[in-house]
Amino acid sequence: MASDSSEIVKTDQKRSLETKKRILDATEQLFAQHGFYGTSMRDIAALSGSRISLIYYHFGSKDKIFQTVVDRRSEEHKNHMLGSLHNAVVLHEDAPVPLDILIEAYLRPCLERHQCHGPGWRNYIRLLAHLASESASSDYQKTFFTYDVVNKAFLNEFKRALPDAKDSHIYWGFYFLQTANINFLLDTQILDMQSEGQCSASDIDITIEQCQRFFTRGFTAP
Amino acid sequence: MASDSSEIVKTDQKRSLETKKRILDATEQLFAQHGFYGTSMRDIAALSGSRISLIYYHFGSKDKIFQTVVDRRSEEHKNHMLGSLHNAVVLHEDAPVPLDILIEAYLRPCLERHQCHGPGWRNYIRLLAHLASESASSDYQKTFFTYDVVNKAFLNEFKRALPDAKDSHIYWGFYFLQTANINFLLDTQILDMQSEGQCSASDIDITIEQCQRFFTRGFTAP
DNA sequence: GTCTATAATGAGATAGAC
DNA sequence: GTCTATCTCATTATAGAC
Repeated sequence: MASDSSEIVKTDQKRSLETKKRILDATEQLFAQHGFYGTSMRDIAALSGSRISLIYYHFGSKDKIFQTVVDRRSEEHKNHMLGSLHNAVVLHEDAPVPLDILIEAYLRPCLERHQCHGPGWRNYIRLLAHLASESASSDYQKTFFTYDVVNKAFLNEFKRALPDAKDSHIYWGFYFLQTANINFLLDTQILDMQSEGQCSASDIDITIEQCQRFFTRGFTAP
Repeated sequence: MASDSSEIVKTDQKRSLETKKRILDATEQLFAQHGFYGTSMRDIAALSGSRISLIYYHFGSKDKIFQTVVDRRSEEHKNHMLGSLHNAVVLHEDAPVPLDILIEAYLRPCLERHQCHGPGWRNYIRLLAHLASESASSDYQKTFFTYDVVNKAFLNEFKRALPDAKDSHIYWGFYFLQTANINFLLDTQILDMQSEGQCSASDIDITIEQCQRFFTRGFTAP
């Protein structure tokens, strides 16, 4: 009897987890495509193949499911980026990391998660980029603060790589790098359209190469 | 009689125009702050001090009022940017315009409209920047194509300024400049926060100076 | 041109059966 | 944990009086 009951619980828990995952995946996709206000609980229910009441049972409210979607992958992505930086640092035995390596260490984890880890990650990264583009007055932006530690770590390495540069120049340079990165992750197609197909930010290696070429020069400007 | 009637018409037309302007201003502000889906006709009616039915009378639907808001200022802003470029060109007597002048000619009209021409223009520019950040799949992005001619004209001047550079490098460089500009106009505060107040994109002259320093170097990268 | 009133639908959220 | 049914309120949009 005890084992029966516990097995039923296990099955239910498993089913529950699968349901929650389906709901979160659908929410993630819809928020990435249409934003918070452009997505209704009915849309989520339809895409996830469940009922509205079930979503409320599992998550409580629209705000909470949004938070859950954002929080679900943040630790992994954060650690991925910190790991990327760490690898570059240990590879250079604690000497300052060259600028082009630093730029790649910053961009590659984002671009790869965006393009190579399936639709779930792609939607999550696009959602993050969307949040980063909101003005500071938005309530959502506090969500973005999770990645503060990542940016601080990279800023620190940029300072080590450029010991003679003014701090302000490093802040501006890193800011320019981030604005480009955010735009990559939003899939805006600005570059593709203006170059009439000659250039595209959809090839990761080319994108990183162009950033290295352009931004190492910018960072070393007097 | 005839003059009476025509004066009444005039008065009504004037009142109508004022009402329309009040409604458009309110819509512009709300769309810039909360986006299309985050803004309701009720919000617009409340902020403009009119009735919902009046908005429908003047504009027909939410989609149409959005279009009207976007179209209202586009010609003027477009001509302002083209004029800025034209001034730089004639000032150099049709010789290639130096890179830093070109960068300023691109940024200054946007930044000034954003900061110095009142809340209406500020909201409009923020709205544009928001549209530019939407992914290409969005229906709204076609609105942004109005400014294609501006970008083409600037790209052309960049090519003249850098006769030895590959076309692809020019496209990438101009793209990087645009991603920075878009982020300025969105008021994201990323730079202010990461630099802990040491740097800010809210000072136009400093912003242009930093862009000139950084991007002229980037553009001339081999 | 502007108002009141209301239709028609969609939204977020909950109750209670199974 | 999942379902049906429903509540309450906000939403877009229209009809008709003045």
